[in-house]
Amino acid sequence: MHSVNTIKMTAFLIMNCAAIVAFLCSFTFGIKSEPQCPWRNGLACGGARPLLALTAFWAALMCYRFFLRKSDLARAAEALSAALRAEFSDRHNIAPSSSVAVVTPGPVPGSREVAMMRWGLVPSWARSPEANSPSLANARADSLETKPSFRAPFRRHRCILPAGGFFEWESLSGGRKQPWLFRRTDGAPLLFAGIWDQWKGSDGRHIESCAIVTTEPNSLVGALHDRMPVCLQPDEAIRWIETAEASAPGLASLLRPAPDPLLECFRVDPRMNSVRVDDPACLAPLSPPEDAPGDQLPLGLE
DNA sequence: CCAGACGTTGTT
DNA sequence: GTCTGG
DNA sequence: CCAGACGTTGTT
DNA sequence: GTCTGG
Repeated sequence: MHSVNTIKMTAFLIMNCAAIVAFLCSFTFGIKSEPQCPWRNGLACGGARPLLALTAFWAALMCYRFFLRKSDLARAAEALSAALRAEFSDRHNIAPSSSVAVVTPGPVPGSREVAMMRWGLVPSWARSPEANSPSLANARADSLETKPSFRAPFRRHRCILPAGGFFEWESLSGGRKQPWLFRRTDGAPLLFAGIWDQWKGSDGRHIESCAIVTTEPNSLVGALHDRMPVCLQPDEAIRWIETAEASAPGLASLLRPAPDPLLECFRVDPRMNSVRVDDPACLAPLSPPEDAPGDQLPLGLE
């Protein structure tokens, strides 16, 4: 028997049919599932959205992969006056669920230190760390104040995730994925705004985890994706993690897209698409001159 | 009042 | 943890 | 994010 | 297709 798959597929088809019917109804009879969407036209908002939401042929895009070498971390720690209290190894291909270096306030006021945490926020009240699927690797800047998973960490547990740079993917024909590397043009490490939380299991397990705050993309990143990580300057980063809770709302001004000149990008070898590949070649510009740094993105910058 | 559910990301 | 439902 | 796996039975 | 693991 294929009962489970059959049921799932049937449910999928029924839901899609329902969405299509809803779409056609909204088109034909003016029925809308939402009364008002002043900033968009009613068709896209009322009818097309359920259809889109239930149609399984979309591509998802986000900041879900970055790299951090020892040299990047050392420079970041220096820029933030953060103490390095452990050994770190070069990482060229970091994915969610991995352990990552995070800068937080140290025990002495005004001091800062580097800790290791799981990338993928586990709310303190989660039943289990595994209940988090898909993992909360990113936190939208505009959700920090309101979403229960983010609110407490935003108020009390802000942090910085240093990175040498990050990756975004371009979908090519035939389902191929072309990775692009984004990094600072001046060679300095990026400082992602982050939040963290602490989870304690009844069995004594104790997990500190973190998420990267995202915002709208700047022009460069926007050519590939509709979100980008919040990238702070060192003084902003210190303000991000040191600001008192009561002033947290005043931090909103930091959560902006990076200035366009801050970043550059280039294609890298699709070999690094696999998270099992973690070597320096992940960061090398894809062969010949036409793909040298500064090459034009293929998608047009409007 | 308590019990119990709850979170997010993405959406060419 | 916070929020909702009963 | 992408890659890669993905089935079942039994369970005081 | 959907879900998990990294």
